[in-house]
Amino acid sequence: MYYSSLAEAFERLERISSRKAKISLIAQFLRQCPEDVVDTVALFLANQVFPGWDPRDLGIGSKLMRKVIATATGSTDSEVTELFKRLGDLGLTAEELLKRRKTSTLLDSRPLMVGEVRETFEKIAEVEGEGAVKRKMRLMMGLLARAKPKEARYLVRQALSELRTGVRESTVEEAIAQAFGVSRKLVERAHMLSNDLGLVAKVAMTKGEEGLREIDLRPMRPIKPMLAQAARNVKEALAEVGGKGAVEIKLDGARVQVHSDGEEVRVYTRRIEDVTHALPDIVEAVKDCVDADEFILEGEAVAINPETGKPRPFQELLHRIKRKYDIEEVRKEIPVELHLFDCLYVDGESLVDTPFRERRRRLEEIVREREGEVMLVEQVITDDPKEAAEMFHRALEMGHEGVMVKDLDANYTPGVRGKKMLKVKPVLETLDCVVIGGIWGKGKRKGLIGSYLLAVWDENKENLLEVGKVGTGMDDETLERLTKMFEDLIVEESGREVRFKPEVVFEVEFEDIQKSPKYSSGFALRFPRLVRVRDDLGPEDADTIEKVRRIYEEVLQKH
DNA sequence: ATTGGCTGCCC
DNA sequence: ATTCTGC
DNA sequence: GCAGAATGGGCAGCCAAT
Repeated sequence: MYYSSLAEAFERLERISSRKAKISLIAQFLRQCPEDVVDTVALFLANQVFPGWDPRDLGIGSKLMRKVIATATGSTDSEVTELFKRLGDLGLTAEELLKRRKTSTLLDSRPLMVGEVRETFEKIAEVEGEGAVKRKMRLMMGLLARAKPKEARYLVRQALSELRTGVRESTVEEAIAQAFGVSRKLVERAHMLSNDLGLVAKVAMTKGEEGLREIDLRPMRPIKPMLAQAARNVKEALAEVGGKGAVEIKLDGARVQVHSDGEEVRVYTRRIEDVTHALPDIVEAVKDCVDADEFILEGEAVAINPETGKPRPFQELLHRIKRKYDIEEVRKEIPVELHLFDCLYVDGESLVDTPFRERRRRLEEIVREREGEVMLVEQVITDDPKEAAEMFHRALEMGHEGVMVKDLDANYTPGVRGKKMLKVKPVLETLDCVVIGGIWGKGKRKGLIGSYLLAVWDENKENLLEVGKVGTGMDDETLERLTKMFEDLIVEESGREVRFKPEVVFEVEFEDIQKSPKYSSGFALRFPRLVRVRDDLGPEDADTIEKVRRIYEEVLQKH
């Protein structure tokens, strides 16, 4: 199949806004797709380069891509950056520069095939060692050399996983069902269990429902975790799950899935990265403490201070989670505990369709807790909002993030963010920050300032100290208004970055304050969002570093 | 041998 | 992670 | 309410530059 056909489809999808129309277009496209590339095409349409279970990635980000585009089109770095700022999209930038490319540039006129693109992406993902960056660039440039401008737009976007067609996995799932006349539920199920949309498309095409039914859960094949939805408070959360539910402490760690096939234990993260080697403490403990051969368990890996038993800041867990070297040394300083909360598979039996109540029971049955190593997440089953609220407050006092509220009758739905699992977190104080800079946005934020650099005053209110950036919490109208407002305050501009005269104050909400190696205050806000623009305040009224420090100390008490 | 930019992935 | 928006 | 697309901080690893 010609890549140009796919590019054509991408472009149509980009123009259509109706989801139904997108689905039928994709369905039609998949139906006429040759069998040998239908898997690749399905993946590509869903803005993926490799299946969900495949840990490979291209290792090309926006900076490298700019160089690739510059070299491939004979442009300068600043031309590319300038055009990117204006178009808000590196794909469009490549397309535009290719159109302008002098005809004298050497062109390879063989048309690009979808299969070749896939193979080249594989090669890009696999190069490593000295000269790897150059080789990645050369491979990507090879694709662009053969691409027509429109193809270049999508090759670049695909490589960056920024397709911007308004299509992702679940849209493609529906399209697969429609294309091959199979049930949507079966497609969803096959996808969630195989974590391979390409495989699902191919099986649906070649073997139909019968084939899809054969795809099943098995150890060592990690699946996407079920996701929680935010609730405002425990009372609302409890009501959402039908008045009665399981209330569990929400720990600030990394979500892990622990698999065993009877011989080996492996640990996977939420994005299906294999972190077995980084967490030998978990592997050893699980081998000792779980009375089953084959299993898939889920829990939170948390860094604990061995002296106080209190949870440590999330940043410390990051020292452990993807470490490849000096693991034993760091392990002593920052031990990791596993707190289990779900059980998806035990000795040949899949539990994804079993209610949570029963899954928890099975978990309790097979796990022998060992203090400081493997524990079950603390759980209270209640229909009393007061009891739930007590649990919430106790969790906060202990230095945890909040609570999860779970529907006891719910089955396990991988990759779905729904009402079967709700998270409740407290809202911290807000901070009034002076806006001192910004960054031009991309995609749907092209031509707008997409995020704003924030600062607070030092003790003497003389100097402004950076505390982070904010790029969410503003609606489209505010975004427009702010850009217009700040355009008059620009004092300096380089690339996509802008500096403003310090005049405007943002009230910003956040979950936490962390030590920062990057910002001049030495602190940074975690999960900042704009609450409102303080039109009523002048820059001199903004908060000072003392307030930041005070909040940081308060949080620190708990660790 | 060390530093620093970039990338991807934890949240 | 949080948030907003079109369907 | 779902699905998609904007956007946040910080860490380790990798590779290139010094």
